[in-house]
Amino acid sequence: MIKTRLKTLIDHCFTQGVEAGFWSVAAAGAYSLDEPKHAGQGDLATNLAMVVAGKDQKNPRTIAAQLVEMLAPHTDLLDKVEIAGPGFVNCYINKSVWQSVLPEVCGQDASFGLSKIGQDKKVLVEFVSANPTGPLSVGHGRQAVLGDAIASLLSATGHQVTREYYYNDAGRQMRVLGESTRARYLEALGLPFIFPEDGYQGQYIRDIAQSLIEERGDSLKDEPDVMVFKAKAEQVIFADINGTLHRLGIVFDNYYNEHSLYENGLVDDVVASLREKGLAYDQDGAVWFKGTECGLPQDRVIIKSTGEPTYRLPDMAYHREKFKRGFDWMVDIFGSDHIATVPDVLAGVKALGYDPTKVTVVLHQFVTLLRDGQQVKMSTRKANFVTVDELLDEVGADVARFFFLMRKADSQLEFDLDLATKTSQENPVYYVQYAHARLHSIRRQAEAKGVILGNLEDAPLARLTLDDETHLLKAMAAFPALVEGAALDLAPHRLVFFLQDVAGQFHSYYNKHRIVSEDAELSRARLWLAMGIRVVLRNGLALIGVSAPESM
RNA sequence: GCGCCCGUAGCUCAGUCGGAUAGAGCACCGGCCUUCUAAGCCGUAGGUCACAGGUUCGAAUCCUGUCGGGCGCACCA
Repeated sequence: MIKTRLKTLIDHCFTQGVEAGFWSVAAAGAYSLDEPKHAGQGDLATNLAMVVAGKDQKNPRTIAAQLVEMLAPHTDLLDKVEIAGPGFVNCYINKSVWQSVLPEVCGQDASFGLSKIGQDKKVLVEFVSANPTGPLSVGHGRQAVLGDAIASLLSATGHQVTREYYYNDAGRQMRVLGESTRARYLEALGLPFIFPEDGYQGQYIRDIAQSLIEERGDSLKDEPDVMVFKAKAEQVIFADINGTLHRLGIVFDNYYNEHSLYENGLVDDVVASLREKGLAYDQDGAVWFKGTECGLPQDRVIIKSTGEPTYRLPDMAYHREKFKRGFDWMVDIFGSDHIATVPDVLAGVKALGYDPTKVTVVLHQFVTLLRDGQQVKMSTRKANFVTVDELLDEVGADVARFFFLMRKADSQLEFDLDLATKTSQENPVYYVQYAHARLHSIRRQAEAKGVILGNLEDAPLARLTLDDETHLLKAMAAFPALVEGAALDLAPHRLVFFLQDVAGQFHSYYNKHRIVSEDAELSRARLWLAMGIRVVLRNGLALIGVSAPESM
């Protein structure tokens, strides 16, 4: 907020400099204003002089001097402006300006950090999208939390967000699921059975078979149609998945069934459209998509010689429906094993006449589970995987969500169960939550001692003069821009790091300085500061879906 | 062989548009509870940013190559 204020002023000075003939317009938009890494380099620094000097072949320090002269009169905002190093212009913001952040933070309260930069753009966030063949694994868990946090961030920044789960209950996988269930059913009845070669081996299939026996006895032992088994398994597993998502605090707005694309003729329609454009052809009894015409290295089969479509075709149809449903931006969250499918689908979207740049794919790397220092191998088919439910039993939703968001999507995530299950001080989740609880406690204590917050308007905020206090005020001021950046870049991990940083600053401040003291005026000022930090921590935690306890 | 991701402290990882002296947590070692929550704080130590070139005022960041790890490369999804 303050940064944008200063940036506007610098932009103004830049234009002024152009008009005065100091430099050309070449550097417009190329320079930046940043927080310096080291103390003694001001609150904010711009590289304008070096960028201008580079473009115009001039001496950066001369440019910097001209800029300083233009900035210096603005004493309402700036205390001091100086030239440093190779030509940085370091700006020292007036302390009263930082103090003025607090009324905004506390005044806006729960809405502090929200913005409208999304301009009500309709965004579809597709995530999880696991077919109902088994419980959600830890990898799905990461994706679920990542997608949900991204959706929250987009909502917070003024986008109209739809959370969607895409699934297919009609394919080969589901048939195998039905056959696996039937085999377990027969097995449990002591009858001869053939377990499918690539069947699902988890205990949950046995449980489903058992409940079928309880409901229907052995009446299905000669049932020729696998559908009964499939339907039962699907129903149970979907309920299980939804239960898991619910425990994680995730609610989808919509479930999109791949099968509906076939029923409505939308898949056939895609083939027809592609043929019309000369981008589909027949060969070897299959229908091919002319990928080579669309920037792909090779053509791809979209309908097999058996008449069944490959995954590419319904994916194209699905994405076309997303466009037709009027979304301005489509965010797909996929595991990195889907890398290969992305270019195909995007090429398809383009071939169908839609703008593929409106689709952003977030690929997240795998989750490695560590237990007792050993990697846990995971596979849905073989039964030795850890489910999200098991994880939640051990660590709870707050820890799971926080841990899943601690890494950027691009990085592989090592989930150390031994660490996460310990509810001890090593756990960063508690560190942040503890700061929030502490702030509440302080307020309670203050009330008990008769220290009244009073009106924000006449709070003696000018008493907040310590460097530690200014740092905290700066962090608060940075929050809205951080949320915007994290949202637009689809990078919720930045929020997690920010929260740890703010919590750390507060813990440190708390240990060094008394908030409630004999000085009633100072106590009031510091109490307002504490309330501001509380607002930021609570709002930040809310965005990543982690609770902000009032006591621990 | 080809494509994508990763390689930063002992370990796990941040580092946004290329900025100044490289950041945190954990682990290790040493301190701090009679006062607002010790699930906390303070301090010490820890680095050839995988390697080699290139681009420029300036590179962990951009480009090329090499090495190492992961994931893909079906008429599976």
